[in-house]
This record gives sequence, C-alpha cells and structure tokens, in this order.
Amino acid sequence: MRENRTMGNAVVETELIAVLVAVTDGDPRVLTIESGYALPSGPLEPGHRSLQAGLRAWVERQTHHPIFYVEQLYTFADQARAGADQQAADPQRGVARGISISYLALSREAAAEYPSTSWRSWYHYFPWEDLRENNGLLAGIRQQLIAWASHEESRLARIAGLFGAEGGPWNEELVLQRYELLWEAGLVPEATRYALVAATPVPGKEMLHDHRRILATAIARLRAKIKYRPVVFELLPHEFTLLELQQTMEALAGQGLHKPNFRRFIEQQELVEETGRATSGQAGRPAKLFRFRPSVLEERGFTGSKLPLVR
Amino acid sequence: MRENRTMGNAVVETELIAVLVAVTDGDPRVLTIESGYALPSGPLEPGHRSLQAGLRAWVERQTHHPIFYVEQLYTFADQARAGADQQAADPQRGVARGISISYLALSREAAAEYPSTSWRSWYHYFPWEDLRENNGLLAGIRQQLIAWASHEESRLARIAGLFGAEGGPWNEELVLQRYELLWEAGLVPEATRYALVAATPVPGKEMLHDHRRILATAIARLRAKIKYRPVVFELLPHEFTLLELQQTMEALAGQGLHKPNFRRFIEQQELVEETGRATSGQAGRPAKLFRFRPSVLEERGFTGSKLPLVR
DNA sequence: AGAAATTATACTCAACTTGAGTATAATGAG
DNA sequence: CTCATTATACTCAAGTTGAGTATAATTTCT
Repeated sequence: MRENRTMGNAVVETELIAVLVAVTDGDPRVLTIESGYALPSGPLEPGHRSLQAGLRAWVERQTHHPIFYVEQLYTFADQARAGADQQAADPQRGVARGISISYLALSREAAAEYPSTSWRSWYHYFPWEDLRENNGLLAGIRQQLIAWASHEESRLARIAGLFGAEGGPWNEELVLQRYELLWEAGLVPEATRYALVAATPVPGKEMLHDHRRILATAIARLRAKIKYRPVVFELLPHEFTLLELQQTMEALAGQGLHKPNFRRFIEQQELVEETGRATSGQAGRPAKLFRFRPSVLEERGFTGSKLPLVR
Repeated sequence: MRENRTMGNAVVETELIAVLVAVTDGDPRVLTIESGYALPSGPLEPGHRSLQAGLRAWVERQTHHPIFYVEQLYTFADQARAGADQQAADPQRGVARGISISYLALSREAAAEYPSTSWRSWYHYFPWEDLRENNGLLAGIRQQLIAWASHEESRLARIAGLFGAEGGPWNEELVLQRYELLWEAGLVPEATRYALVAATPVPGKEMLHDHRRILATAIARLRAKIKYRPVVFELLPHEFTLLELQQTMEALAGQGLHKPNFRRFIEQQELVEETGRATSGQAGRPAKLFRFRPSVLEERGFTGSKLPLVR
C-alpha cells in the first residue's frame, strides 16, 4: 500500500489537454490547433499552483481567451491508448510514458485568435450527433453498422440502443458510446489507421491520437450537465433573450426543443430574472432580456433526486 | 501548445488511490489501511497496461479482493492540496511533486483480510450523512455552523441549502459540499490541523491528508449513480430479495425508502427478473429471489433526459 | 392445533409533472 | 392599415409520483 510508494514507481511526464467550448450562431465550437486536427494541450509546469491553475494559465496565455468555467474530464496514460506494436507505427508518440489530464472549459468566442488556433463546430467531427436538420446521414450510418453486425444479436441490440430506429428514441448523452461503436466497427479513420478493420469511414473529421475520443467525452459531459446545473450561462452574454438561451441549449443538445415547454422549464427553475430591457430592431415582437441569477448557486443543490424516499 | 510539450515539463510521480466500497449488514464500508486512517494507494508501475489495469492489479494483489466495477474519480496534484508553508509542517509528504489519481471501486466484503487493512463504515467518517436513524446530531452541527456564520447572509444560505432545516429538504448527493463547508468553518480536524480555525470539531473520524475529501467525492458519485445506472448489483450477491436490494440502496443513500414505491421503481426499470426460488427459514412470508438482467446493459442508455424535446 | 406476529406482495387514488398544442400580444415591413 | 413575424400566455389530457391501504404466505407463540 502506501509503503510501496517508492517501490518501482513510474516517473512520467504530465500533459494538460483542453476542450474549450463556445457557442456562436447556434453552433457549438471547440478551439483546435493544427487546422482542426488536434486539441490544444500544454505541459504541467513546476510553477503551477494546481492542475486547474496550470490549465487556466497556459490556455489564457496562449489563446488570449478568458475561461469562465473549468471541469476535469478524465485522466489516461499515454501507452494505454494503444498496444505496444502501434508504438512503432506512430512516431509522433513520445517514448517516455506520459499522463494526460483532460479538461472541459467554457468560454465565449473572441475575435482575436492566435495564428495556429481556430474554432471548429463540434459537429464537424460528429455530424451524426446533430439531429436539428435531418439529412439522411443517420440512416446511412445505421446501414453500415448493421452490415458490420452481420446478424449478431448483441451487436444489433447495441446499434439499436445507441443509434435508435428511424424516428425512434435517441439519447443525446451517449456521444462517447456511439463513437466507440463506430470505432469498433472500423468506421472511423482513427481505427482503420491501426488496421483493425478496413472499411469506408462514416462522415466526420478525423483527429490526432484519441483527441476525438476526448472531444466526445466533453460533449457527453456537457450535454448531461446542462440539464441539472446552470452552466449554459457561461456560454451566453450577460444579457440574453429566452430564444437565445433556447438556441444555445439546442446547439449543445443537437436537438430542437419545444418552445412553450422550454420556457416553463426555465421559469420553474427560477434561474433567470428580467433585466427590464428588451430587444429592438428585429422583426416581430421585442423579446425581454434576461440575466442569470447567480444567487441560485448558493441556494440550491441541483440534483434530480429520483429515489422514492419516505418522510 | 503541443509544440511546447518538451519546454519545461514537470516530471512527476504518479499514485493510484482507491475507494473500495462494499455493503455489509446494511452498512456501506470502505477498505482502509493504518487502522482506518488512510485509503489504500499504490504506485503506477511501468508494467501496467493502463491506469485502470494498474489499479486493479495492485488492489487485487494486496487485498485479495475481486473488483467488479472501477470508475475514475478525480486527479489532483499533491502540492495543490496545501500551500508551501504546510510542506515543511508535514514530513509525510514527499518532496517530489506528485500526481494522485483516485478511483471508486465496488466489491463485496470477503472474510480474508490483509493484516493492515480493515473495512470501516463510511458513516464512521461522515456520521451526519446517515439520516436513517435520527440522533440529534444534525441539529448540533447546524447550531455550530450557524454560530460560525455570525449572521452573514451568504453563509446562512449555504448552510440552509446544504444541511437543510429541521425535517426540511435534504439532498443526499451534496456530500462533498457539506464536508467542504465544515472544513471552511473549521469544524473538521483536517482543517484545524493547519490552524485555519480553532473550534470543537463535529463528530466523525479524521483521515490522512485529503483522504476524507476523496471519500466524500466517492460517496457523492455513488449516490448519484445508483439512480440512473444499475451499479447496486455489483454490491449484491447473485441472488437477492427486493428487500435486500432496498436496504442496500438505503445504506448508500443514507435514507429510508418507501417500500411499495421502491418496488414500482425497480419493476418499471425492468432491471431484475425472478429466479423462481424463494427464501425460507426467516419469519414472515417467503420472499422471491431475483437476479440482475445483464442484458439491459446493452439495451438501454440510462440517462434521465429531462429537456423538453420536440418530436 | 390455532392465534398472533411477521414479512411479502398487490392495489388504489389524489397530487403533481410533462407532452403537445392553441391563443393572444407587440413589433417591423409593405 | 394589413400582414408577416416573433414573443408570451394559457389549456388540457396523459403520464408519473407520493402516500397509504389491503391481502397473502410464512414462522412463532400459547
């Protein structure tokens, strides 16, 4: 146990990797480097007071973006990402064993960018996750998956559970599971690169190493979180209309929301208050402007208790 | 960004730390070392295929316990836990900067134990988290907190939100937040040790460093998870009665559950099926024995979609 | 053996929440 | 001044949840 601490430890390099999200024009975007091929990452430096402080420091220094919200996603070991034989096949991977700690950060898209960085829609990488406009994309993916399943019952059950039937139920939080199923089926370039399976990949931009997997984790986390914690407001300006709020949520969820019921949902949570001002200029009735009530952060716990308690 | 990877990295030691949970006799227990003072932890070794494999390996080797379920909790840097001046005050802390990766693992308590390890009820460390039998403990803690608040509005709001009013609402998932509030108020020994505040601590066993904080994180995670993912079954024998299932859930939640409604809750999830057998020997009507239906893991996604979607 | 205690299981019903849709209000454009 | 457009308000049936009662099948007590 603790006594073994010095008994053969691996001494490793540690890297912090960020999924920095902003929503612009109804589009959820992530900050990328290398023309959208990789997520920004930086080393943990001895001067950093904490892991989160280290992440904040280098993201703000290098991207000039203020980060409003940071949350740890997952930690993994570099070698765990692939077997030993892939080590040689991929010269980009360092020889030293490394630890990567990934983070989800929320911000707003600013005009000034560093030359090498750019904002990309996350549906660029996961087009099948956007159900707002139905192109026949999902039907095609389902077909490819079913072909791969070749009548195996358990595979077909997973496909149905994750990718639903035509117009059937769709769980928008299962982003990672869907990506992993596609990987397993050899339908993403990251998998075929290692020659697991050779097949025509589904649409969706490839990324370095497991960066698309990290991005999937971030999307899933954010989609789950917006339902029970007031994090959307980190992505909105100080004042916003209820429609803007709704469209930001829709962008994240990748699905349209029922307007009257969405308003009821927001009102009963008492998360926002009117500023007294309203929009003007656009067509139609002016919309009231709202602001987030930060006091709720102190008041409530925001968890959907669903167990049948006794009183 | 990525190019900076070699530009001044900290090279660190990495430690894996486990919260291994089992439920015995309606008591949720964690495996500890040093007479309940610390959580078991082991080093990341070069031979480990992955972080999780490393954790599994040394836990099973050192405790002889099979682990049925493992989930990563959180990663933190050693120095982040305390300021530089505490460094000298605490000789147990290594001089090298270290990374700790914590895990939640589920198991069943086995008879054979290693000499130095022991199972302890987690309510030993967090007695205020057990609402099943009401001793006047919470009332006393509320009093101490209110005294600390000394009429500051925001403090009083947090106390009310986290510790509720007498018989008022209680969110059992806020384990970590409650512990942190007690820390801030100087009411736990771990805080007073660093002389932040001197006060009479509330009941509850102290732990090494931030181990009690990690345990709180694990409890909160598990209390949240049992509501939407079928993880309780990892803590139960293969066959069980509905009452045993209920009592295990109650042990984790720290609250009594409404029996008829709990049965409805379980039935409508279709997670279990009758084995055909029943108990015998005890007083009262024999209870049917159930088993978990593992097929549901493939079928469903288990997330409580609460957004008002459109069709 | 029969009554009482004990535990399991089944059913009921009002209150609340959610899904889906319709109605009305206030603006700009033509 | 009318229409298109967007915002906001209301309605109502269906589903879910909270709380309690009724009945069944055992062991234990006398």
